[in-house]
Amino acid sequence: MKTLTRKQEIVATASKLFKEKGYNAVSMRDIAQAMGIKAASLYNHISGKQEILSTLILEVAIEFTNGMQTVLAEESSPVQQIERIIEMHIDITVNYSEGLAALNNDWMHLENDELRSFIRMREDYEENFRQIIKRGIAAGEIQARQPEVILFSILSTLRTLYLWYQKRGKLDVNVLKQDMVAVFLHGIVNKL
Amino acid sequence: MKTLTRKQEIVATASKLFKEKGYNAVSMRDIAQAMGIKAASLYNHISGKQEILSTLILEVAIEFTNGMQTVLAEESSPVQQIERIIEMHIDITVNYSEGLAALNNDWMHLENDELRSFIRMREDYEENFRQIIKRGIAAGEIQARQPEVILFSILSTLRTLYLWYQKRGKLDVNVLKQDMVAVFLHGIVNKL
DNA sequence: AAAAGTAACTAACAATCGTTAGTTTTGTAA
DNA sequence: TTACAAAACTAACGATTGTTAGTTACTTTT
Repeated sequence: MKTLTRKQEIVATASKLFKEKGYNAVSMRDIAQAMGIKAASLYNHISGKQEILSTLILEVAIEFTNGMQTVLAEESSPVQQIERIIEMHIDITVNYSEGLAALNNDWMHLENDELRSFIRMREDYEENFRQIIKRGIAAGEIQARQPEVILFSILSTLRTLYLWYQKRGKLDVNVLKQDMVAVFLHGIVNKL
Repeated sequence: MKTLTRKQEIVATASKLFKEKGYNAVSMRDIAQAMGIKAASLYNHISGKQEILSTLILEVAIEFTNGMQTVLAEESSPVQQIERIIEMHIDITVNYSEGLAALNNDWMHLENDELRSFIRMREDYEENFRQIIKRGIAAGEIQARQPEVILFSILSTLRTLYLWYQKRGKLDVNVLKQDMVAVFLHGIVNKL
């Protein structure tokens, strides 16, 4: 276990508070108190509240972007790629569950370049996913429904997984991956 | 079109702002300005910012609770009930898209009785849904996976539908219902 | 015409916000 | 032991927050 820098400790502490109450409802004094220091002391390690948020969000966003590139580079079939994306999402969720809350709920409080950069990464990610689905439909591997509905169903489930994973935390990660892939690929109805 | 009371206008205006920036990032002065009046004037119609939030959220929460009761009362098969729940969710999303943002993202800023009451309604709703799934599995209608995974997959998709519905708003509601039911019941993979 | 009610206004409040300046303590290296 | 840097502290700033008090203008009811 690598020892964290003080900045990393601040970001980690803040992310837990952001997850519970949201970026705007957490004050610098709240963050400082959770670390047992005063608010002004935080500024020895970070430039401001904004930096905490952007560090947190962009770290996770880059993780997703890299994950998608890895999956695309494998050049397997569309259905296999979707399987891999689901598994990747679950892995990232387990490792970055606090950051995911900020990424989902507080990204709009980013500013300027960081906001633009985040939106860009998100759009690219969705577009890559959409293309995989469209290739699957064109190849006859995937049912010919609205690609947008398929994309949205899978993605919104994966994006809010962080809310459930710890609440029902007893679920084994591999069972989760297995069942979630099965639900989306084959549905829930028992075939005769 | 029924004419709105002034309080309803305030809640409607606020809900649009809450959707974009979140409860805590919207000030009473923001809400007032959006209505072309001063912040203090809002207090002629509402008791405070909290009342705006709780009015907004509880209205939609009751809608869901009633919808679930209607579906349960029909006593159709578990799979048919799940179909109906998906359709109900889509209908509510179309009619209350701003309120849904607050319900999903800002419910934790409710206080006291209203917070407790909301959590209770949400737990009951999830438990009812979970029981339907379990009955479906017991009856052999639904595949024997972790009920929690099935519940979560469907519910998180439905809960974040409000984010997508207007962005890709060109989608017909009936096509949406049809494709979304198909995705969850039968999956996305083409069977041979 | 008088009275009551509705809904806006101005002005200000105490509290809290993110942040800065300047100072003191703490730990490490020479 | 001295010197230096890291990281904490106190105190305060200007801005903004939700809210209250008191007042004014317009409309409806008596």
